[in-house]
Order: sequence, then C-alpha cells, then structure tokens
Amino acid sequence: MTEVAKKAINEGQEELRDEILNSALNLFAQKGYFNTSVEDIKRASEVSTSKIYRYFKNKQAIDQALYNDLVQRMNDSLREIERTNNTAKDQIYAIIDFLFNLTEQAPDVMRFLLLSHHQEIIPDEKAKSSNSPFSKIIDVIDDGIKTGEILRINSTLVFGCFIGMVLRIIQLRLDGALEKSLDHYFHDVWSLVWNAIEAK
Amino acid sequence: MTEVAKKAINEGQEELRDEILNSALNLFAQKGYFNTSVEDIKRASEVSTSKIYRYFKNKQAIDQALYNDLVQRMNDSLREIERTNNTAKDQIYAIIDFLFNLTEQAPDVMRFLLLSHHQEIIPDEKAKSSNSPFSKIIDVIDDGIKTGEILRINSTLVFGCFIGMVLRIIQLRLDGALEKSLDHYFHDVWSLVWNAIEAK
DNA sequence: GTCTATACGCCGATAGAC
DNA sequence: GTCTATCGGCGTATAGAC
Repeated sequence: MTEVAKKAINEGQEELRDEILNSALNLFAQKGYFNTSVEDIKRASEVSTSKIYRYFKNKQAIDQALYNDLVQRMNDSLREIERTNNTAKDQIYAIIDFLFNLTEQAPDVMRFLLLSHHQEIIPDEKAKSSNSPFSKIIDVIDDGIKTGEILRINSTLVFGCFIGMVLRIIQLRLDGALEKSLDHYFHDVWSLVWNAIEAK
Repeated sequence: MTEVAKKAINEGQEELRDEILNSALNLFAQKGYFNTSVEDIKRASEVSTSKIYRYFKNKQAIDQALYNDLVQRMNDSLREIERTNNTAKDQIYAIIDFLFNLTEQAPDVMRFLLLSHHQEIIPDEKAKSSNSPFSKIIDVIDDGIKTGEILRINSTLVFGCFIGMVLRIIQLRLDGALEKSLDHYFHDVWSLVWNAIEAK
C-alpha cells in the first residue's frame, strides 16, 4: 500500500472520529451527557453503532476524548496568546477577547466546557480545578504579579475572580440574558476586570 | 382529632419530607442527580420507597422541591440582608459574608446550588438565569447604580461580574483549591470585588 | 397506609451473521 | 470490518399483599 493511500485511509478514519465527536459535542452541550444516548449520537453523526464502539471503548470515553481535545486546543490557544503578548495587561485583554469570540463562534464548545460535570461523569478522575480548561491562565496571573502589574494577592484568588467574571458573563450570554453579541459588552467587561485586579 | 394531634402528625410528615430532601441533597451534591438512584435516597434517608413516592411524584419532583426550597431560603436571606443594610456597599459586603459562611457551614447546599444542572434535569423549565438562586442580587446592584455607589454600567453585566467572582471563589474552595476556610480570604475578595464595581 | 416484590422500559454494550 | 439484532442490567415506578 502506498503512503498516499495509507494517509487517505487515516484521514478517512480521522474524519469519522471527528464526526462522532462533533455530534457528541452538540448533543452533550444541548441536552447534557446523561440525556444523550449512543443511539442519539449514531443518528446525529450517521455513524453506525459498531463503528462508534470501534473508535471508543464506551460512551464515557467519547466524553473524555472530547474534553481532552478541547482542553488541549484551549491550552494551545492560551499559550499562543501568552507568547504574542508581552504584558499581563495585554495578555488578559487578549484572553477575554478570545473567549468572547469563541463563545459567539462556537457556543456549543463553550457550553460543553462550562458544564464540566466531568467530575460527575468521570467519577474516577479527581475534580481538581487544576486540570480545568482554563488553568493555564494562572501562569499569566502569576507573571503579572511578579512584574507588579497585578495586585499582590494570592494568585489563586485573583485567578478565580478573573475567570469567574468572564465565564459568568459568557454564561449569561449563552442563557440569553445578554441579548447582544459579546463584543458589545467587551469594553465594559474589560474595565470591570482590570479595575479589579490591576495593581494600584 | 384535636388540633394538637393534627399538628403532631403534620410535623411528623414534614419531618419525613425533610429527611428525604436532606438525604437527596447530600447525594445529589456528592454524586450528582443522575448517579443517584431512588434506592440510594431510600437507604440514606431510611424512608421506604412507598413513602418516598407518597411524598413525591417521581425523582425529578424531589430535585425540584429541593431546588425550590433552597431558592426560597436564599431569597429570604437576601431580602433580609437588603433590609438590614442601607448602602449598596454594605449590602454587597454582607452578601459575600453570607455566601462564604453558608459554604463553610453547609457545603452541600452550595454544591447543589452551584451545579444547577436544573436545565438538564428539568428540560421543560427554561434555563433562564432569572430564576437562579442569586437573581435577587440584581436588585441590590440596580439600587447601587441609582444611588451612584456603583459604576453606571449595564446592571446585568455588573451583576454577572460580581456573582461570577464570588461563586468561582466558592467553587475553588469546594474543589479544595483553596485550603483555608473562606473567611481567611474574605478581606482580599472583598477588595477585589469592590475595586471592580465601585463608582470612581 | 405501608411493605415488598416485581413489571417495564431504556440503554449501553456485544454477539454473530455476512 | 461492518451491520443488525439482541442481551443483560439497572433503575423508576407500581401492583398487590397485609
């Protein structure tokens, strides 16, 4: 078999896996993990049961793969933001911008990440917020404290306040409590956030 | 039957109901709604299946009753705080204090309220954040904006930032990311919050 | 009114044909 | 490798005895 043919097959398989994950993402985000049956995923993805179980050991594994993939992508994006912005102020600005855009572009991704029942769904895994999708942000805070840009307070506390504000706004948007798209609120949220944590 | 006897029976029934709800609260908070069976509730509450189904139409009704009761109590407490404090600053201070204390005194109550899958669990009910346990707080914010104590910004936004900060800190505490009890962090959180929303 | 035993449906997972 | 039919188990809810 040629390399090209192999690659084509791998791509086909990857594609299938992605279709499963994509359908699962939408369903989990909309109806929740426990209200979604494998049958639902089969219908939505148009992938047969047997193929689904070929790619994933069980339903839990689908959730886990989805979660891991998204955390991975989130970490990559955050790392990139950290790399391309020098000051903590710029980094935090860029993070809010990124998360707001993601919410508008891919609301189901945000919904899925926010639910994060992943303790409930995967009882073995510890619920530690440390492997949360957003834990990378604490590095940004830490650095900002070191350079004197951010208030010299327990960094977990500052992190919590920052991410709490941003995610709650996102939640309100996803729930329909904020009618305009998030970029309309960006300026105000940014000033609230920076007011809170900036070193005076 | 005397009034006294009637009352005794009612109290007995109330007590039973409370035991069911209390056990359900702990289980839902610890393992989640979907990982808790009615059998679990029976064992934990030591109330027979038939009695459970006498008090509640089904499992969902238990969750709903629990949620409604707690929202009710939360609203009462918030109203009381609003009544006994004059300025928005004092009110918000008291709210944080109250929520932090509740978290330490009754962590499962907070856990239950924070999970609030209640959209997922009760698909009929709309997910509107408006009937959230904390929606009463928006009145406090509104008043504070009117009196000029709080930044003149979209009150939903200010509300979101405020409650987002506080609840995320509570979450971190419940997840074990903050090791000391919340009153150790009160002062810092308070200054972060007030920095954010105070009219300059 | 209260108990226990059980019916019933649903869903995750697999067996067995092709 | 893929499909479909089906199994086994669990968990909600109830029926029927007392």
